[in-house]
Amino acid sequence: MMTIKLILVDDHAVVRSGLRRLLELNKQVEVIAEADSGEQAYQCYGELKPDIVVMDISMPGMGGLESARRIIKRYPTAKIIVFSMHETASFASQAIKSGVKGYVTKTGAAEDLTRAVLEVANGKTFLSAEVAQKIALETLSGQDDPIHQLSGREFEVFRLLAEGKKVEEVAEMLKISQKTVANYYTMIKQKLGVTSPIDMVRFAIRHGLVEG
Amino acid sequence: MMTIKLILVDDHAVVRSGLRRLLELNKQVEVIAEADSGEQAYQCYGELKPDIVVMDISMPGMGGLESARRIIKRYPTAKIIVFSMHETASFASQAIKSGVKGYVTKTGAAEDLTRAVLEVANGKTFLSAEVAQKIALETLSGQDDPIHQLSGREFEVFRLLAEGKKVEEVAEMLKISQKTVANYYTMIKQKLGVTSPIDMVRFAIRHGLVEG
DNA sequence: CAAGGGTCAGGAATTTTTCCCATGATAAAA
DNA sequence: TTTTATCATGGGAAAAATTCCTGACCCTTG
Repeated sequence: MMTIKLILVDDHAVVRSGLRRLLELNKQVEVIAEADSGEQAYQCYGELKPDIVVMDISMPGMGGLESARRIIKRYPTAKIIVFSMHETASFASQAIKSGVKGYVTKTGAAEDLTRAVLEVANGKTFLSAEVAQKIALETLSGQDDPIHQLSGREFEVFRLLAEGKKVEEVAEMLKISQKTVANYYTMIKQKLGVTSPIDMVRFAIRHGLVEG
Repeated sequence: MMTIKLILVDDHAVVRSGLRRLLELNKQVEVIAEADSGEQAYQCYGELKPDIVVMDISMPGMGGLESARRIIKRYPTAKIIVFSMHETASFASQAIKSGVKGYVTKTGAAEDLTRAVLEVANGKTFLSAEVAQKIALETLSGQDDPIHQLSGREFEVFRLLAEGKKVEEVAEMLKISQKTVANYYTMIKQKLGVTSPIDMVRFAIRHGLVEG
């Protein structure tokens, strides 16, 4: 059986070490590189072509989701597992929508991550039990949360704006024009049915996208 | 000994009944009228000149703080006790700054309200233990919370905006021009050191002025 | 391949926000 | 009692943000 080669992306060195140790408990898994930013992860991917990328979703700079999206765009067969502190359905479903193959919460069981790696390496998709349950519940209860109407890009912009980033900053982070961000902004407010930036933040907080 | 005549202001009829019963357990206290809005309270005050006004701070329309401020402006000797769900130092200190004589939290002990009425009728000031403690702590720990730099009016506008009200609505509720509200808005952001409406809401939420 | 959706962005009209200023009112201080 | 300061209130004009419309360029899907 081949070993699974993966790269680890997280901005905290200590966390990376911990994860590496955790993952390498399994002899099939080999961490062939670490990256501390989305940008570096992208570059790394091109050079090493690992089987799996495990990456933290919340990182300074462009952030995990955006970074994942870029890698996938360039290398459509990339298998990315997102490792996140967010246990909300919104986040997970957005991640999956971006083409990510696994979503593991930090609060979940330690073995989840390893299991995710194994499953995803096998061509499957893995979701932490916590979020799977939430998504299932939302679906069953017919909660047609307007947040699901947002496209991937819209969601990204939404998240950053709700975090307190200014239009200008978002534009810079995403390397698109302020004009585009402003246009997304309008779209988002429309889709979400909010009229003021203030309502938008409240919306984001209620949905657990940002902390109060 | 004279009886203490007071009027009760709360938008919920049931709550008013409960409070009335509670207050009238004390034979010195007589509830001579009830009002269900700030506007009505103002009118009522002029007609009856009660010794004390007990009023809920969160009411639709102009709200308790604004209403209290108006009564005090017109009748500077008015003794108003604010009855509030907010246990934050910000709220209490703003209320006191408005000239209110007592601040009682809804979560406090039932006797607090009666005690407040007695104390205030006697020319003293009453603060619920909960908020008194918080204010004391903040003061001691030298937390110079920028919220204290806001003037009474600014605070009121801030609260409404953070609640999701639009500039236009705030203007209408406070019966001042949109222009003035806009100017306050700018001032508030400056004093609070926030640059976007988004940061403003987050600020408000962190300080317990509005719920997440 | 055509159609539809997502991403990106420019232009122009509109609205908001900002900044500066001025008026009373009131309260504190000299 | 003047003076000074602070607050509440808004006008005007410039600057910035938002909206609405439009078009381009991918993709993917039927």
